[in-house]
Amino acid sequence: MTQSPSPFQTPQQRSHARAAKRDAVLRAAVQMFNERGFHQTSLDDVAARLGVSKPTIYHYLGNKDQVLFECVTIGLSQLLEAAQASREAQGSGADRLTAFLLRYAEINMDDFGRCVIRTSDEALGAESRAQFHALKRKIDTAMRQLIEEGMEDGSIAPGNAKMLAFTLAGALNWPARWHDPAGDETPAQIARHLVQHLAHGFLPR
Amino acid sequence: MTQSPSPFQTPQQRSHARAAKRDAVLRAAVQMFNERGFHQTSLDDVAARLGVSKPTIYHYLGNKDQVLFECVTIGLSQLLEAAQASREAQGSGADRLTAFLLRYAEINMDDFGRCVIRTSDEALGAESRAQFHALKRKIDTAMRQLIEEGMEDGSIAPGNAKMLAFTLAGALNWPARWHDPAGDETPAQIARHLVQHLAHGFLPR
DNA sequence: TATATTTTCTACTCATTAGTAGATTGTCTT
DNA sequence: AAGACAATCTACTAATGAGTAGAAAATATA
Repeated sequence: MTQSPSPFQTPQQRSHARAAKRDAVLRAAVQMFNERGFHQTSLDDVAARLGVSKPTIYHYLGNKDQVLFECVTIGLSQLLEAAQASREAQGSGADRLTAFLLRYAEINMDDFGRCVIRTSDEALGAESRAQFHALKRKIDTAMRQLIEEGMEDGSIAPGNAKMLAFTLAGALNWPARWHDPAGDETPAQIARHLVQHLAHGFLPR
Repeated sequence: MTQSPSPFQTPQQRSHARAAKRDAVLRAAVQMFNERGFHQTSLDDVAARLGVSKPTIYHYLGNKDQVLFECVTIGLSQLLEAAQASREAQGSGADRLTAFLLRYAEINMDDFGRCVIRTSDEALGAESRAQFHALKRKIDTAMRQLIEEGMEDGSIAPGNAKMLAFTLAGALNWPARWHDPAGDETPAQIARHLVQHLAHGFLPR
């Protein structure tokens, strides 16, 4: 697989290495934000974890706001991708919604997804916040469309799609706050439980 | 009702006035924390909104951590009271759980309840955080007990009480993030919608 | 080989804000 | 009336942490 290990890099290798370093910064940052909170994490802290100095971070990213914004954007892209996939999938509305919800819940227990949920708008600067909102709205819209399609084909109980979307999103966002990645339940198991309860309700059938 | 309007206050009146001022500080603080976020709100800001200076706040409360801690404690007490009331109420487990959930959701759309949800542990100092956790655990325990009682009397579908509690709490906490007090839907209406969906699930019956 | 570019560092600046010192004024208590 | 106490102010201190200037080393290009 590996070529002759020349110390001289091709332009592709160099730009790849650069991207990898940028990613490493974001990965380290998002983990620390999730652990200790955005405001409790200085860029000096992040740099220290990577064994570099703060200006190195500024070499790859413009400022702290941008670091956070990139992190949430990665998380939101994952969610959007999942929404897209479910919109295009086969099956009844309920089936497609369920598949989406499972994936949605799992992403919210992952590094970048957790950051999306734990980040409140006020932490971001004005422009970042606007884009953050726009992306979140897209995901909400996609979820509502899945719900409405399910209501139309009769696989989802008729009702208020907007309120149902908030109910589902809230329940599936919450693990970002309480789930311990080191715990014994896997994200997939938790996701199944939550979706199960949301699908069937707590009243006996 | 009002006595002769003497400018001289009784000791009761004085300590009452003091408590009222302390409450006013907390009320102003919690609203600003909810609007702009804890870290984006300085005690100078809070003082300015009240038309006083920062040392006045320190005259009533020890430090910023304590201000936040008092705010979340008020919210958590309201939740705890609601839990207590439902534990002692009449009716099936499902009825009592439903009543609790409605109240729980409404509190989370109120000033202090919103603050409870929006406050992440990392914002609090070590001791405050421990007490914060302890109180939240109490509420979680109460919710699980209601669920288990309902499962025992058959009014709630059998299943994993812990996961159900997380599902319910998540869905009902979330409005603290999106609900606009100036919007047209009242908290009571929203609460009813959410609980409706949680009780029945999204699959048709 | 000379020059430009990239990566990284050390050592700053500067703004914000939590928290305090100490004075001031008014109000009780004795 | 004298001394204590409460409430509030102005004017500080001190720490934190975002962001930058400018040098140094390595690497690439001409």
